[in-house]
Amino acid sequence: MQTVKTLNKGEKTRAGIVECAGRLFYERGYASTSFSDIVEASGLFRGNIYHYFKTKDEILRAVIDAHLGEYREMLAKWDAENDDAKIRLTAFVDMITGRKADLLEFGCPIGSLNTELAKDRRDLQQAASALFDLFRDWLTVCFKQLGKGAESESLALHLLGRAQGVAVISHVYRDAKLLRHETKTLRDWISQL
Amino acid sequence: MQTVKTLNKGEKTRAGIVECAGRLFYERGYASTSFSDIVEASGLFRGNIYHYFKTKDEILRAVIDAHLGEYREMLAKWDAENDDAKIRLTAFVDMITGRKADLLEFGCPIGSLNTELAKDRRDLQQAASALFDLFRDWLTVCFKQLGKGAESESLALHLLGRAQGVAVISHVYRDAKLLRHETKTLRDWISQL
DNA sequence: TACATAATTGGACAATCATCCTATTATTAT
DNA sequence: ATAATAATAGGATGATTGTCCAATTATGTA
Repeated sequence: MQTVKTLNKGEKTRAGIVECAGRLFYERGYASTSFSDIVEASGLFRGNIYHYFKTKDEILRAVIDAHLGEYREMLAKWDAENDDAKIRLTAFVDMITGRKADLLEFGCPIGSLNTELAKDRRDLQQAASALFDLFRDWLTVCFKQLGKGAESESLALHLLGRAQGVAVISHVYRDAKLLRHETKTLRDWISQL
Repeated sequence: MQTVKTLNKGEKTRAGIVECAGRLFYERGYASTSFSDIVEASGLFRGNIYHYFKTKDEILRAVIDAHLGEYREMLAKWDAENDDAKIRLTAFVDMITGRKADLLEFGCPIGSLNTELAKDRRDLQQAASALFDLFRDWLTVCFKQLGKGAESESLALHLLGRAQGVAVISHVYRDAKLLRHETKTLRDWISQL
């Protein structure tokens, strides 16, 4: 049963809106991205977009869902590729260096979104925090596999926080060397667990 | 020569605007705070505010300057109170737990501002990054005093990043226990330097 | 006290915002 | 092929945005 790529016209348009809006939200922030920005960037008409989404908030929710799907797929791939938990944790850190350019210019796509929404859109932030949950739970499993038992979730949140710190500080200073140095520190921390 | 508290009427109004706007920018974010919000919260008239500041951006710059002054004062006090660099580093971490309530609800006042501005207001972010510079330089002196030599700035940025990570993750989950646990980890890291 | 400057008042401004509406045209299932 | 539904087109809406301005009142100095 091959349902993939059986997108009819409407579904393709919808996916295009989500992708387009997702990029804008990441690069400019949610509040600073206007509906007109999405209209312009997508090449569609206002009415057409409103046929798929009743509000701008609804677009963001679709964007979050799409990212959830992508990240789930990525984590599943990492799980399939490596049994060793330490190597899987290293893959997590390698993701940071792998997305270096975007991280330096726009910050962490998950962290910056949550930080923005937590200020005055707590309803939306709740949806966005699912992205953090996804990584937290996956990291927890890794630490459990390393025999960390009850403190596994705590370690997962610690690593998540460390990654956020690296992202924020590298982003603020737009400093690639700093990002490389800090990720090396993270890899060292993992290797001596 | 006691110039403190020799604020005439206009200077008091100006300071009131800065304080009011600063609180709003922190609690709601810069983009999400409208000029009307500042008008309403300050109890002044639009025109009066524009008598002191030509643009909303200019208000933010004044807010940043005010914060720079406050933090400089705080760091000078820490320097005066303790010769031991380790104790001074601990004071830095204690600041996090001391501002727990605000950190959990609104995030780090420096980090969240920089993160927001870095997206699409790089001109303003450059001004806001001076707040990071202030702490980075002060921390660097602490590490130098601990004999860390050339890697002192690197360690300062590391600690700054760790603090940001703690702030982001605690803010996202609004988890006081997590904040306490992570700051303890930071204190342990300092004590075994 | 008188005069110059500073501060306040309160409304007006065009631009942009998210959202909604009615036609018209494509697509899909029968 | 046809009827029902989905998708597209494009303008209109009122609310909110940041900024500006002229008139009035208060303040500080000579």
